[in-house]
Amino acid sequence: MDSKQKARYEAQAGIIKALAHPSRLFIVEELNRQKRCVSELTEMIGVDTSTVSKHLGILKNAGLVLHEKKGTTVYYQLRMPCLLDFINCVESVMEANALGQMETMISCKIK
Amino acid sequence: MDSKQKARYEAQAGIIKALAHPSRLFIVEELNRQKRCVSELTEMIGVDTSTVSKHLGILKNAGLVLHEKKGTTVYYQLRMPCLLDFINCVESVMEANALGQMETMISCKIK
DNA sequence: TTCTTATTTGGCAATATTGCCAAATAAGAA
DNA sequence: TTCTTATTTGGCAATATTGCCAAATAAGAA
Repeated sequence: MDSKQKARYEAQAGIIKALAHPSRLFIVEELNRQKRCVSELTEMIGVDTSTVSKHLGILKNAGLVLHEKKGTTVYYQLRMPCLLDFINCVESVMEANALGQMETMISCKIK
Repeated sequence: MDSKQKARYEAQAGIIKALAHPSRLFIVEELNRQKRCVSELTEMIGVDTSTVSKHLGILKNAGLVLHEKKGTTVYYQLRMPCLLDFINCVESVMEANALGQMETMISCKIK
């Protein structure tokens, strides 16, 4: 793997890492529904405001969300709606995993 | 967020975390092209065999790859091809980021 | 059986991520 | 100006991830 390729995979991994957290996935899904400010998201998630702010910072830094300020309130929105197709794919992995486990269980019972 | 929802986001994040590493992204793309054994991937990536084996273990554990043994060699393959659509989405985020930076630069020059 | 080759596992140090608290900043209201 | 409300930043301890080396395991060959 040459260094250009390596840099590309590192950049991709950076973006994916930004998604790889339960609260941030929740934020992405919620922001797909509508714009939300930090305190709204904080209440929904149920962790410290500073923690939510940092999660939003990570998403912003990865280029996944946009923000706009209205008074003291900051509204965030999803930048790339294609992210949801991706989450659907993750869901199908989860389904396939569950099915696989089911099959294993059943074939054990039969034997 | 109730505990069921929370569990779902944690499961999703678990799968995404499995993808969130440069070497593992390379592996996923390469396995989409063809089945590969550990030593082939090791040579392509250029890290210790044990490291590659652990990366494959992480992907296997997340249900992203399947494996079959032939003699002493273990061949891995991609389980969910939809993962590539997802990587395409990540690429479009990267493009959008690059475009955004370009715009910022240009608008600075104009002013 | 022993030898070889492929892979996995255990253990560890180096590094990265997380989530809290406290403090700083920002902007409108009084 | 001070007060309040919303958000971000700094710092830190707890936890998770990474990648190496060494050792273990697995299976065919001699």
